[in-house]
Amino acid sequence: MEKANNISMVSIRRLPKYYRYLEELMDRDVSKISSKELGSIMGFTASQIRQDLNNFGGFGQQGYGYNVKELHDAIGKILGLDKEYKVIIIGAGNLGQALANYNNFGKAGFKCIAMFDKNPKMIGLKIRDAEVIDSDRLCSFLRENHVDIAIIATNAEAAQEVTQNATGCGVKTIWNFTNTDIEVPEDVIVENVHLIESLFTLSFLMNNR
Amino acid sequence: MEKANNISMVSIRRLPKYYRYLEELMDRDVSKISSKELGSIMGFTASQIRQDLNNFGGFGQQGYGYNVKELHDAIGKILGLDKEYKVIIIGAGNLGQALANYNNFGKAGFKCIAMFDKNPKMIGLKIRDAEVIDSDRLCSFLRENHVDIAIIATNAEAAQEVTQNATGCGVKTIWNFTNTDIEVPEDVIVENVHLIESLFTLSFLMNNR
DNA sequence: TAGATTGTTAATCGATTAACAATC
DNA sequence: TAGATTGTTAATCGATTAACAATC
Repeated sequence: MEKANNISMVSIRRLPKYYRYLEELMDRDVSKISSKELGSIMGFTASQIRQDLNNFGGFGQQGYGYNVKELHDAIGKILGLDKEYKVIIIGAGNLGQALANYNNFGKAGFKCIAMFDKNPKMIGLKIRDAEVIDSDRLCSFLRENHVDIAIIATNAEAAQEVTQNATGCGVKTIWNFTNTDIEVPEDVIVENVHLIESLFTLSFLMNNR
Repeated sequence: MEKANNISMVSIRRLPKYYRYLEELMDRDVSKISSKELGSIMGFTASQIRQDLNNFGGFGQQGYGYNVKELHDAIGKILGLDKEYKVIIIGAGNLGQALANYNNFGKAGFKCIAMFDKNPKMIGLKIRDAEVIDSDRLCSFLRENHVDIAIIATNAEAAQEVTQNATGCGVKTIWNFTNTDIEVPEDVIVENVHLIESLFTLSFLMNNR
């Protein structure tokens, strides 16, 4: 994936959606599909699908279309879903616990190995394979365990501080669920899930129907 | 907001972010700000900010900039945040419960008044003001109570069925947290939060750093 | 008034769609 | 081979940035 650098983010963000629809086609035992058919299912133009896929390689065959399983697996590999990842969750409140419990992430290879919270009442609580550990021990944990992704699920006020702790002790990838933007060193990747922005967008749309 | 129809979605989706940053400025007692300053804080160009805001009205004053509180309140109104909304959550699993517990939504005026689940063990459970009700009673509940938004937090398999139940009984606005796209009548608005797509995008980015 | 900054038009850039030669 | 559909180039569309007259 050396050439991945000049691929647009809009195109990258569509990849998981392709992956999801291809999975569904596999479940329905569909073995081949054309860009036209896939487009009509997903609501894209055939042209866009071919452009998107050709950012990552030539997966199709002229006159035939795309082999569903082959394309699915190729996209999975491009997304890095052929590997396993160790994940920690910082903030063991309702949302943190829900994420730890959410089976789909584990099935996709993202394993939560620990949670962190500063609330003494929480410490020791176990959710699936992950135990809640005192936030003070975050750094020592990171030194002793390989961690691929840190999920920030604290309140907005604590977000920047825990982010600094985590990145300072080696975390390079963050999935941010707090209602704020966090500042990170430039070699750290952040993906934001700003639920409140999604809700407010919905609110706008329902008021301007 | 009669003219809201031809405003681009990318611009609409930035509104909640403006609102968030303006709130922060208010908290820091900043009373005025120029598009240039706001841009440097938010990582936008001044030009884009002025273009975005002028989609919705002329909120600024030449030679001065924007009054923070005025602009904040105006955007809040545009987003519909000056009203209260009654919300139900369908699916009272971990995620549904976490959303019901999530204080920020309530503070912004989105009140969860009931949850629905088909698991008998869940029924009667109370989270804040919302009780878990048998899914079979969804339609009768909707007939007897005004509901603005239904959050779908079931598993992907149940998503389409509960969506049909909800829209069939009058729901016009859906916030979809399931790992699938749902089909709705064309007068129904859906906002998707596809967590797995966000995670897979992050996975791609960390593998193509 | 002079300086600052908006609102808005024009220019540029990027993303999507259309077209078509290549080829299975 | 003929038909179908890709990969890719060209054309269009939309979003962002730049520029500047209007004006507080």
